[in-house]
Amino acid sequence: MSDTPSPANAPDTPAAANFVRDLVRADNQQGTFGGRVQTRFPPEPNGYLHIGHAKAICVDFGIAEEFGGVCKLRFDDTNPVTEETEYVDAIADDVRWLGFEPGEPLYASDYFEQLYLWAEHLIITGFAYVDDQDSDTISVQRGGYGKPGIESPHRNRSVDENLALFRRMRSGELPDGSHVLRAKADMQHDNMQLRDPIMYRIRHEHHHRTGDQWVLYPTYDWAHGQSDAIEGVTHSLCSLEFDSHRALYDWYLEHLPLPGDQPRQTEFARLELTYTVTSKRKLRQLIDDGVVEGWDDPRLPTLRALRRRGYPVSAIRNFCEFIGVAKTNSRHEIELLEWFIRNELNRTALRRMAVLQPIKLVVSNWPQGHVERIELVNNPENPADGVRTVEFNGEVWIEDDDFKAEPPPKYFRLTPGSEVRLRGAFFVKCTGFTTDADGNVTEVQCTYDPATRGGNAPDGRKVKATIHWVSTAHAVPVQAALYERLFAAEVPGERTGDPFDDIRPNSKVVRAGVAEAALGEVAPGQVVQFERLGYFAKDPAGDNLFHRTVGLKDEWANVQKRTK
RNA sequence: UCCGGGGUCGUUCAAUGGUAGGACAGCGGGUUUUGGUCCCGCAUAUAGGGGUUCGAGCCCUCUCCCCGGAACCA
Repeated sequence: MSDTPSPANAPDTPAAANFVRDLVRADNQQGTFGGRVQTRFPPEPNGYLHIGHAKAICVDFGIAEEFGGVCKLRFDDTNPVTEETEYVDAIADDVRWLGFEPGEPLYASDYFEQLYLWAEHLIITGFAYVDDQDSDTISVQRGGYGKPGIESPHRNRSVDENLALFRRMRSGELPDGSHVLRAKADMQHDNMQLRDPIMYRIRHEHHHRTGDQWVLYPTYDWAHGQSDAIEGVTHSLCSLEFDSHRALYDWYLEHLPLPGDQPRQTEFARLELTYTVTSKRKLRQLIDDGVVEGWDDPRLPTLRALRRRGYPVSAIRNFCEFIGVAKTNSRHEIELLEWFIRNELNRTALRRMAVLQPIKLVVSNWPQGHVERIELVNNPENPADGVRTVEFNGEVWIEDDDFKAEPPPKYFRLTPGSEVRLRGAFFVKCTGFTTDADGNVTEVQCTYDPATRGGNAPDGRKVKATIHWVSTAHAVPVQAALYERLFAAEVPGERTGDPFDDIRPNSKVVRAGVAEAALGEVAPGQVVQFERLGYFAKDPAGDNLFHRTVGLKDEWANVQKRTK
């Protein structure tokens, strides 16, 4: 472990064993990179970061931090048609939100000139050539799995001819798709990546940073390892699908006069979650189709959405540390993430009472006009959070769910004749109820026991339920956005191939409710617990809109499920 | 079809030739002024065959299954 002080948001979960950590430690012991550790987080600026990136960020930055090295944010901006500046700032902002310092971002596009020079070097040393066949032809010549490729008729152009053509490619006089630069590797290789891969393509496109300076753009494979080498990266950590690219990563590096040590690529499994999609394309489609309201819609797994929804950074980081790093393709249950969220919020969130589906409860024997001031603890898990006062005047809103005229089995709450505790106030006993023309309960009548003030009976009698309430005379309005999972299937799209077939209708429901007066003091972005309902984050834009971060564990729901 | 990477409780991560363990989920119980939290307990796993070894989840071998790979995407 590093002996630098932990940042405020550092996980408190003990560092678990994982193979990347072991590998870096072994490198340090053997002096592979002179004890140096440098990693990078290399997103393409073509979308917002999501929970899957959070894991990558935690691994990339975390490993560097742990071994006293550095991790830099580098934008892999080699494809001008998909990338936008809009995302650059947002990505750096999200990294910072996670509690890591990305520093001044780096860009692969800053290395275009060096890359170009190295490409000429490969041409001169006989390891690259210009091909002017079309992409279909090249594709066919590549062969297939178990079938060797055949060499391009242009594979053995002279160095001079290659150089001249390559310079014309750069000059802009040649049209898109007419020529490519290819590595001269091995058309018979079992690994298709080594069958003379494309290094450069011509694109007359405006680049978000280099503008119209280039028409020649490097491919990912040609840019990535070289960028790592230029920056002095030692451990290039990436996801599993690049496994078969590693041979090419190494091939390029071995054929170049590098300024320092040759970086090494190591692959690990990306984070997948049940009931969630993380592909940028699908996320974008959800937005474009209007299924959700934007990149920060709390139903999305984007970091912007999770932030708005009230997910604490520390919980996200604890989760990422806890799940570890492995090479197994896996999909974690979203319940585990939610457990980390609750675990954190249970310790930190202040308790408040809010009623989201109000029905009126009237205490018939309450002294006319009398108001009791009742003290409630802000957080039973943290006495330092102190107390607050709520007022009680014998007429309150209670949750529709907390009264049943005909109780199901094991129902502990209010029913005709039953006695419950109004949190912090009194025991009340149900004496009757009123319904409207459709049979819906509109009002519940009770009597209270004055001896139970504060919620304890001097005679020692117990109640089986405590319910929350809001004084009708002191209520403030609250809007609560309740979110269910966006998808109804653990693996969206598994059934039909299209995740959109598994979209759950009504994944967002907004309720207009009431809350105790103290809710008005909650700051934008702050998360509080609505007692017995869940954790809710006040929308950053203010007003009185709250997003449900996550519900409380609901044993009653399990009971109902079991008795069904 | 060829190459590569994987396969341990329901899920996921450990165990690095020496008692298969944790967490979440589930189930049961206790505490409780949140059917929350907390506490205690229960059940469930080394894909299969052969081999090496005193001893194998781990090493060898064969088989099976899953994932990735033939963009001028990353």
